Amino acid sequence: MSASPESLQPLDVSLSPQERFEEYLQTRGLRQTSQRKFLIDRVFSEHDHFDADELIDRLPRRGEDNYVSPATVYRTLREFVDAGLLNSFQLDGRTVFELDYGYPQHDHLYCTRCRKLLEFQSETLMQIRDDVAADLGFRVASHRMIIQGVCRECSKNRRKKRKHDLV
Amino acid sequence: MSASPESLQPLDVSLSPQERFEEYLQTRGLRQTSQRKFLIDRVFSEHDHFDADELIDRLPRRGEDNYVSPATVYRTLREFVDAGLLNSFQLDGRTVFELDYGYPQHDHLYCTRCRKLLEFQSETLMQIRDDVAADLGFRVASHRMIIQGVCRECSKNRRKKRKHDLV
DNA sequence: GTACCTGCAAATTCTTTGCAGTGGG
DNA sequence: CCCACTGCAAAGAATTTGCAGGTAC
Repeated sequence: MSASPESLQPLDVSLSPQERFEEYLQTRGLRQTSQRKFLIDRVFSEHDHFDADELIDRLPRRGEDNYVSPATVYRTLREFVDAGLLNSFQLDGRTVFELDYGYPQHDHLYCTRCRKLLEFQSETLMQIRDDVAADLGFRVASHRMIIQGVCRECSKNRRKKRKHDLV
Repeated sequence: MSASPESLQPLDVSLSPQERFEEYLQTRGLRQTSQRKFLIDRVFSEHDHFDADELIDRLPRRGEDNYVSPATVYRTLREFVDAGLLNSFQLDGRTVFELDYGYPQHDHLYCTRCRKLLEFQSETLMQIRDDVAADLGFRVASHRMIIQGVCRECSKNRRKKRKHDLV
């Protein structure tokens, strides 16, 4: 019913994210630019959750090769979401992105101590979702569930001194 | 398992929200001010979801009786959440508040067409939540589930002209 | 060549904060 | 009377937008 984060494996997909995005651009008369190519490579080479700021921080600085301006990063992240490559959701007031294309549907546990996001999958959850929606005559497009609390590691280290005292 | 919004009835609580808040203030050495009294009355007289902006819009304007400045509204809403009177969550990038004290735990369906929030309750959902958390050694504090889609009314009116074309 | 794209800076939106004056207990 | 509270305006944080010049196609 539920799965540990390690078991969240990529799905088989016929097109790479890059190819999928090319297709998306072409069908809309948009262009393949060096910035878009660079960003899609970057984003799909790391499999973690991130927000716009974190991504920008890890990108080349102004003046360096492959610099992409913040405005373009924001614009491009939005396109990735439109294209179905990324998912985004709000957490703690920030917009968190995660890989969507090539990854199975899942939900999250959020540790309010270390701010880590764990993932889980549950068939039963989908079933409840659909039952509730059917009851109310609601047509489901998607859902988002986040369980908040404290992860195993943070529970263990409760009384120890922590390097990163985030909350 | 699930319930229509109409069936979400207030719980029996020994103290009124006002009394509960007084208690909260007293135990912390904080003060009962006219602004706080006015706001708690206002907020608990309407049982709907709202954000800070919407609330401010419905409040008396500068110069009128019972005017409360935006800064104070923001400060006070935060106190209400701390006091357990209100809940808040992020939706579409805005912070939505809802009554918590005196209301049962529930989750939401969000119509992306008319932006209405419906509520539902599910024991099974709580069970899944706890099972998943137990599996991962995660200590649950709370959770938030939002099902997104299109409500019954908006589905019916799909092709008709709508007065408020919000999306 | 055309129109889409990018970088830059300025504008927006939402929310928080510093400060001086007010008022609750 | 003290110190929390409020209103005001300014500051912040996160994102979006207008515009002039660059560049896919």
